[in-house]
Amino acid sequence: MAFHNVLSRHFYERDPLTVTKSLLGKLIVRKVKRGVMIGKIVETEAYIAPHDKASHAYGNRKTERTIVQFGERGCAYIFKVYGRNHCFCVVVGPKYISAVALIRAVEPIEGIELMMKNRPVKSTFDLTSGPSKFCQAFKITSEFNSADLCRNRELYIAKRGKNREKIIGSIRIGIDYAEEYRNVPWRFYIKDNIFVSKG
DNA sequence: CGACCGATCCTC
DNA sequence: AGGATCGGTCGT
Repeated sequence: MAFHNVLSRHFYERDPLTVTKSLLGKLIVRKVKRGVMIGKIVETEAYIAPHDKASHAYGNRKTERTIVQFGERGCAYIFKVYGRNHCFCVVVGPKYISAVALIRAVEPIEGIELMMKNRPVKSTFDLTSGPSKFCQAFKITSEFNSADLCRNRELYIAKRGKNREKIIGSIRIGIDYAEEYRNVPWRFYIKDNIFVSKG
């Protein structure tokens, strides 16, 4: 997937939920020395500050970790959970709010051998079917935190043909503490795609 | 500076 | 169903 197909700043600067949904079917491209890995995004979630209690930037909380969410749209927000697992988000929405789209799962398209090397598993169904599984397979770590996905050549998101698959909205995973935001349908996935996380 | 806990994954 | 595992965050 050539770099000229990369998603523009304008794409990310629209309404956060629209962007989070629109990312489904797009291609994540990860170039490494040994080759290229490409995955089709099949599952996403939106986190929208300041009101969303599941957002790290809830109440417009600005810390060293969350500061990226207040910057340029289209930049990567990468954080660690449970000490070892990385999660990959993109900063989205209009500039006056801080919101991100979390990439929860992708379908392996190209460079499956490279992914398998980074994350040795028996079945390809287990390769990228979760936010941290996908980061492991694609070698996405904190080194890319704040990277501009509109300019970076080693990690970017590109468009492809029209998406005709059906999109399902549901509640987000792993945020039971979010009180009244616990049940908002801000998780989106491609219907019947086997690479969607089991949650 | 100590305590708490998590936008997950893996192995029972 | 439960443990791993460690840095971000916040209260003292």
